[in-house]
Amino acid sequence: MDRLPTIEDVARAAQVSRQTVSNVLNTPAIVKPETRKRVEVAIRKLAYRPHASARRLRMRKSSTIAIRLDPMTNGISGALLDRFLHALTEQADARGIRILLFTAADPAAEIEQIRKLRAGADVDAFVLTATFHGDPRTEWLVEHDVPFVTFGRPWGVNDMNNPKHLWVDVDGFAGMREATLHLIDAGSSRIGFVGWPSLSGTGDDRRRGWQAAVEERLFPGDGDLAALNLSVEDLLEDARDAVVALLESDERIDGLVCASDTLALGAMIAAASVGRSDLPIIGFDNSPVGQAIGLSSVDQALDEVARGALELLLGETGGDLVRRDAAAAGDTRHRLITPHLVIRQPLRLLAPDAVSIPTATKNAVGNHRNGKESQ
Amino acid sequence: MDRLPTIEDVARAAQVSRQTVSNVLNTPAIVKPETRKRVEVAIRKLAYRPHASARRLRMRKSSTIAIRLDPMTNGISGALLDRFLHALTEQADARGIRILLFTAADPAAEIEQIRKLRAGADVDAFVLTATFHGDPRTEWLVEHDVPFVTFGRPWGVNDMNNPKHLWVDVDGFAGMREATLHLIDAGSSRIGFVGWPSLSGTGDDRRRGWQAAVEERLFPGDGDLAALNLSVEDLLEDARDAVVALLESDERIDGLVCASDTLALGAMIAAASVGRSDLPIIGFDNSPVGQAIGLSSVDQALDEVARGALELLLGETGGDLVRRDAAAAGDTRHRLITPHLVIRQPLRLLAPDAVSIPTATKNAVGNHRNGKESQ
DNA sequence: CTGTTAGCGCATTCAG
DNA sequence: CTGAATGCGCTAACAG
Repeated sequence: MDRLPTIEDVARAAQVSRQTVSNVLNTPAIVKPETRKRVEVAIRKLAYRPHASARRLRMRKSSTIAIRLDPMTNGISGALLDRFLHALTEQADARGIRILLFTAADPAAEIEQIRKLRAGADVDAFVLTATFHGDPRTEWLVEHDVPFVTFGRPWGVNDMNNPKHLWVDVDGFAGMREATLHLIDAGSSRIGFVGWPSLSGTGDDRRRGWQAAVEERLFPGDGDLAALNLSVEDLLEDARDAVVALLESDERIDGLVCASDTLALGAMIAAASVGRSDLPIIGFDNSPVGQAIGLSSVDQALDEVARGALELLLGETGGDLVRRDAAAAGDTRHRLITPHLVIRQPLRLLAPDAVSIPTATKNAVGNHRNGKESQ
Repeated sequence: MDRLPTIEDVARAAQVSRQTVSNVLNTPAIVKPETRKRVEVAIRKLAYRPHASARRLRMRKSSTIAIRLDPMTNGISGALLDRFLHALTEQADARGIRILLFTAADPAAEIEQIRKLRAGADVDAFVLTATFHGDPRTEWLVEHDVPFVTFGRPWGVNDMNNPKHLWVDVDGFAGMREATLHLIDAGSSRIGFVGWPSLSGTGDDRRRGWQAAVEERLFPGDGDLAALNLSVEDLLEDARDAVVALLESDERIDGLVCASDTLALGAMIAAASVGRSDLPIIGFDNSPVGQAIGLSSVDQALDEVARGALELLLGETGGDLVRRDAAAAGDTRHRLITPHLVIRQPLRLLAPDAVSIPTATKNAVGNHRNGKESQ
C-alpha cells in the first residue's frame, strides 16, 4: 500500500467522473442507482475513504472536538473523567466527530492551548470540565466566540435558563435526595451528610438534596440539621476522622449520605472502626472503587452527559457542528441529567464484633461477589 | 474574527512573499534575521497559526497518533490508562503530535476502526494497550504495515530483542523484586505473594520478581514457596478471602507483595480483619486509591513509558513520524522501563486492638495526610 | 536569500 | 444526472 487511493482512483475504477464519486459520497440521492452501485463497489474494492485533511480543508471545518485531560483529578472519583471521555468518544464517533486530547497545568495554560488549537483550525469546539465559579476559561471563550459546552453549570453567574454558554450537568440535588429517601424508606430516621465546605456549587447542590429529603420526611419542622451536616475536604482521612467523631457524639445516627465516593469510603472505614459496619452509607459518583467494595452510590449517567454535550454542540440531528445562534435557539441551551442510585451489598470491611473472623462465618462474609444493582 | 488569517495575510502585513513566511516557519535558518523578525512580528500581531489541515494535506502526514480508550479496565487500577494518556498527550504535544481517541468493543472492532482511521489518512500511527498472547491486532498491523507501538511486550511470541513490532513495557520482575527486597531489608522474613493465575505474562513476570528476591535472600536453597504463592482473579473480595485463609493457616507471615493495588487492598482488608493491620503490604500500579489509603506500591513510571513509546515511533530527535526500517534500525526497537517503589505510611483501616478508636489516639492515626514518598 | 509555480485531495460551483 | 473548472491553505521545488 504505497499511496492511499484517491477519489480519482475510484472514479477510474468505476468508469465515472470523479465528481460522481463525490456525489455518491455526499449526496447519494442525486445519483442514478445503478451508477451508484458501481461506484460503491469500486469504493469497497479499493478500501477508499475520503482524505480527512483534504476534506476538512475544503469544508473549512475540522469535525473535531477537543477536551482537556486533567493533570490528576482527586483520587477515588478520578476515573470519572475517564468514563466521560469514553462515552464522549463513542457518541462522537457515531456522528463522525473526532475527539482530540490536550493537557494544561492551569486555566491560563488551557486558554493558551485552546487559542492555539483554534488558530490552527485544528478543532471546531471544546468541552470544558471542572468549571468553577468565576472561571476565566468560560469568559474567554464567550468573549472570543469559540463554540464550547461545559460539563458543570455556571454556578450563580447568570440565569440558568438563558446562560451565556451551553452546559450539561448532573442534578446533584435530585441524586442526593433520592439516596436519602432510599435510606428513609429502608428505615433510617437520622441521616447524616458528609460533604465539602461551602462555596463549592456542586457540593452545596448535593447537600441541599439531602436537606430537602430530611426536612420533607424526617424533620418536617426543622431539626438540628447542623449537627448532622459535616464539611470536610475530599480526602479519605478527613472524612474518616469527621465521621468517627460524629458517630461517637451521636449514637442515634443510622444512615449517611456522602457527596463523593471518597468521602463515603472514609465514612465506611470510620463506621467499621467504631463497630458500626452495618451503618448504611451511600456515596456519589459510582466510582470503580466503590463498585469493588460494594458501596451504594449515585451514578452520574455519563453517557447521557456526553450525549447532551454533543447535542448542544451539534444539534440533535447530525454532526454539523454549526453552532446555533444563542438568540435564535428556541429550545434549551443546557441539559440537566438526572442521576440514578445504584444499590449494592456492601463488602464488610470487618466483622462487626470480632477482631478475627471465625472460619465458620468466612464464607458468609465473602459471598457478595456479584452485588445486585438496582435500577 | 470572521476568517482565520492565512499565510498570505501575514506576508502582506510583513511586506514579503508568502514563501518567506513559510520559510520563517519551517526553515528559519535560511531567512535573513531582520526579515525574519519582521515576519515574526506580523505572525504574532495576527495571531497566525498555519492551518493544520492544509499543512497535513501538503505534508502527506497527519502528525496524529490514535489510541483506543478501553471500555473499562478493572476497578482500582483502572486509572492507569488515564494517567498514561495524560503523559502521552503531554509528551506528544511537545513534539507537535496530537492524540486522537477512539473506542472499540473488541479486537475485531478495533482493527476496523484502525482501518478506517488509516484509510482516511486521519492518523499516522497507533499506540496499543492491553496486548495479550496471540493478539490479532498486532498481527494485522504488522501485516498491513501500519506503524504502531504496544504498551506491553509480545509475550513469548518472538525474540524480545528483535520483535516484529515496537514495544514499551514496565519491568514487573524488577519492580516486584525491589518491593520484596524492601520488605526483607525492613525485617520481613516470610513474605507471601498475591498474584493472578498463570498464563498472564504480566502476572508471571511479577511473580518471578518476588520469587527471585525470596530465593536470593530468604530461602537460598528452596523453601516451600508454593504455600506462600497465592493466585486469584483481580478482585478485591477474592484477594481478601485468600489472604484471610493464608494468614490464618500460617501465622509466621510477616509481609505481602501483590501483583496489583486491587489485590493489595483486598489483602489490607484481610489483614485488618484478622487483627494484623500492622502487616506490611506492597501493591503494584501506584493507583490513586492506593495513594488515598496510604498503600505502598510499585509505580509504573508512565511518563517514561509514554516517552519511550513516542521515541520508538518518532525517533528520539523530533516529531517526524517516519518509521525507521526494522532492519536498518541500529538501536533497540523496544524500551523496558524500570518501575520504582513508592513507600507510604499506611492509613490504618482499624485500630489493632480496639473496636473504637480512643479520642486520644485519633490524631496520631489521622496524621498521615502527606505520606512521604521515597525515591 | 527572495519570489514564482505547482500540486496535496476534495467539494462546489457551473455547463452540458 | 454527469463532466470540466476553481480554490481551500500550505510547502517544496525551482528560478531569480
